[in-house]
Amino acid sequence: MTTPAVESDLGWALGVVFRGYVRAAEEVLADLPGGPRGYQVLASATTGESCSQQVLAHRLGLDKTVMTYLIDDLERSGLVERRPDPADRRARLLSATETGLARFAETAEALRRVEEHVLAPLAAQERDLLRDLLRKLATRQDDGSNPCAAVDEIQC
Amino acid sequence: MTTPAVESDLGWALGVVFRGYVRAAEEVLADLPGGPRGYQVLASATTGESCSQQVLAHRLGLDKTVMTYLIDDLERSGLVERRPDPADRRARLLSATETGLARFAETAEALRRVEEHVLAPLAAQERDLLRDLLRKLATRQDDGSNPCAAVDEIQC
DNA sequence: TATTGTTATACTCTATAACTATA
DNA sequence: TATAGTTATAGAGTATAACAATA
Repeated sequence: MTTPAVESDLGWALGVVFRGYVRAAEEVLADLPGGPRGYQVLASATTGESCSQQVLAHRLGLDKTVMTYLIDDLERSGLVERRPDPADRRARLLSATETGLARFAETAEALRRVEEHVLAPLAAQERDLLRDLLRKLATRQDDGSNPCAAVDEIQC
Repeated sequence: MTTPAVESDLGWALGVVFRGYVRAAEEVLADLPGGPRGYQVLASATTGESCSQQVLAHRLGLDKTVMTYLIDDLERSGLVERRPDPADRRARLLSATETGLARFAETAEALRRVEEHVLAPLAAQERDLLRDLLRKLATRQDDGSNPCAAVDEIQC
């Protein structure tokens, strides 16, 4: 079989891997409100410093309205809570509850196994390499699509 | 600034990079029917051997109904054409027209520049490495999400 | 009877804009 | 006047199911 032209495409490979990851993650995160995206919100909320919803939305590549729905669901489940920011009472600071912290710990562990499963076709060394390269790229993109640059500017 | 928990997440990094790529690609592919996905269909159609729509849909991670719409648009623009498969007259073989081949050549070149732009934060060596790792992973995923395994089985 | 591709429908998801409250 | 977040609505995108042609 001749290699189809599309297989030399970075976008194609990225899409296949991304979809494969999301599918695998959705299975593990089926009972977590918001699925993979809910998990990312929860993960962000577990960090010591609280984040405004807008900063979070930008970092996770979400619309601010979607962020509202996601947090609504997580809050209803008692995993996170919104508090008004003393410094700017328009903004809400998001933080994980005790329950949320525990839930995050379990879920993070399960997700680590999912990641290993998704990366299984690669050798151990290659897996680490791919992780590093993707993280490096994700945290250094300098165009508008870069969440982290904005995060650094806006402060979190 | 402390690193948020989510930044150590493979899914987060994949998402940021994937969205960054899609956004950049959409700019270049704005006038191509179907955008990035239309491009992948066109790219697949330029390969010598024609593909059935179903095989194609699976490889590109699309629903078969979406594939119908995508090809409709590309065919209306005169870039690809459907012909009945002599071996199975239920199936249609997709191939690029002369115009489609030319259009693909231009677009592929533009897209190569987009890829380099997206990967710009990495060193040249790292860029090649990331491409190889992603391609390797994309062509070796063995669960149901793997388009290529199926392609090999079904034949293309 | 099963499968390819098409069509029509329904549903989900997302973005747009309008609104409240703060600044 | 501008911004954070919310809400309601409209729109795009997606999947579901029914259908025709062929195996």
